Amino acid sequence: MSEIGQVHPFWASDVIERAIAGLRSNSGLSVEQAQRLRRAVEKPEHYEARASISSHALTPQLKWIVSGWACEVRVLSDSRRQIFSFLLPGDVLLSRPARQQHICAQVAITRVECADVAEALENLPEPERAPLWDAMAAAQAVSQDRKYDHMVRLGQYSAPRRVADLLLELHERLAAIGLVAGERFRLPLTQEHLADALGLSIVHVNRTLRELRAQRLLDVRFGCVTILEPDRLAELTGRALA
Amino acid sequence: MSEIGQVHPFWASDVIERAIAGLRSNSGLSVEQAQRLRRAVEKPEHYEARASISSHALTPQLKWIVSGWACEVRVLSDSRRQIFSFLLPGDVLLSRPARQQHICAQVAITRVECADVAEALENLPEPERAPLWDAMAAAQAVSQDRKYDHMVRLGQYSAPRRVADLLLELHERLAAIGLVAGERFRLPLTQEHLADALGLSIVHVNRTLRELRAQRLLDVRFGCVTILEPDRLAELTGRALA
DNA sequence: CGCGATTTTGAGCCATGTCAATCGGAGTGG
DNA sequence: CCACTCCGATTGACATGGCTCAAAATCGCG
Repeated sequence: MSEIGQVHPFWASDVIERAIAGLRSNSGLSVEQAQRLRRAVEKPEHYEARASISSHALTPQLKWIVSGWACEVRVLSDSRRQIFSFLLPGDVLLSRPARQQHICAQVAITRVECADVAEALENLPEPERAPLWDAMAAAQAVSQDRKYDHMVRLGQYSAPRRVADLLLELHERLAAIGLVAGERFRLPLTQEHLADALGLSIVHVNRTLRELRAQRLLDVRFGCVTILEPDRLAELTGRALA
Repeated sequence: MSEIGQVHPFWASDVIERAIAGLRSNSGLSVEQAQRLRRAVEKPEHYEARASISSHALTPQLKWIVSGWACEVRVLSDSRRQIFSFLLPGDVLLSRPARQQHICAQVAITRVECADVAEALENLPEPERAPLWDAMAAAQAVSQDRKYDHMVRLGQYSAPRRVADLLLELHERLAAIGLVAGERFRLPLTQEHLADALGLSIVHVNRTLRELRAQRLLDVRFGCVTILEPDRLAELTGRALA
């Protein structure tokens, strides 16, 4: 049941369904409205890994990730990076025409499919728009809330807790869209990504992962995370597990 | 020109004008609409220091700080705290009916006057509402953007840079509402507040302040901050000074 | 097979945390 | 006016978590 071969890939044919599931888990989107959305975003945009997603258009952009991973990141002048959040299928990618360009960039981590929702909304009949817009706003609000959690990680937690807590957040989010199989999920991040997100050095992320593995709490290897001891992890992170 | 007696107090009779100035500097609020707002908030609510401001009403709350300081904070189970942001006159205090109660609390640091804008908006004639709402939304957006800066502080900066950068942000915000006199401003925060915001221990905040003072960069004493060397501070923090 | 990217490991250092004590000012009651 | 208390600021001694530098091992890929 937990062979590596059993792990769901992070790209699959039913990605849109997963993204919709993600959206619905955060909002009151009805089945009919989901069906609308399904049709509205039939031709998603594609971005290659490392490509920047935010366009510099003057109008606000509203996109919706259908498959793949992206992140919000700022690159500092000394080339250090801070990753603010990871964006998964079903997440909303909102970019205001930044008053300053440098607040954060949105960058694809894997290949990403996303739908231009602003455009899709325009093509919808008026009464259909509001609920979809609400669903997007709700998804965005959840994403904002997660940033508070991330600030707590950065400001208050030790390295092992930071790493474990972030991985559990990702576990929870991926589970909601059906991308967890047998307490195991794909993690298309390098240790550098984790370091940039968690405010740790790459070397220390590596040691911390080794430590977590040695304690048989979780195992991160081969782009794959296995939750070994949900209970002890919940204790370490103070985070309730599903 | 820089006697302690010359420093503007953080409470004064023209606080509403300052708050409106802060709001106008971030949005296209017209003079007439500002006048509307002025009248709409003539009877502000009062909160004592340490009082919680967010009410647990089921409807979203939209308040607007007229005078005093507040903060967004989360208290962890081990009684550590993370302060997410400081809220100053002219800032918006938005609380959604949190799906989880624990995302963050909004707490007065000094005595705070604030206006219930949601209520005020209802009493306004329709055509007046939209611009005011937009102004509130713009203020909220600026506040969100600052949280990205704060995440960078927490994740990437050394203690001296964290402290200096935060104090410069406050300097900039206070200057915008006329609460800076001669590169000096009132700071109604204890070192514990700074520690909780910056993810440092109280002791280390104290040492860091001493270090910044020894280097004649800035001086924090008696609830009062003096910017001594704007240029070298700009160099340390990578933050442009007004 | 060779090369760049990533992971892993070791050694040593330094920034920051912890613990504990002291100090000073502001209030408060006698 | 003094003694007491409380809270915040300050300092010292010491421990340690996380960083840096450097090198090796491993992986993925052409």
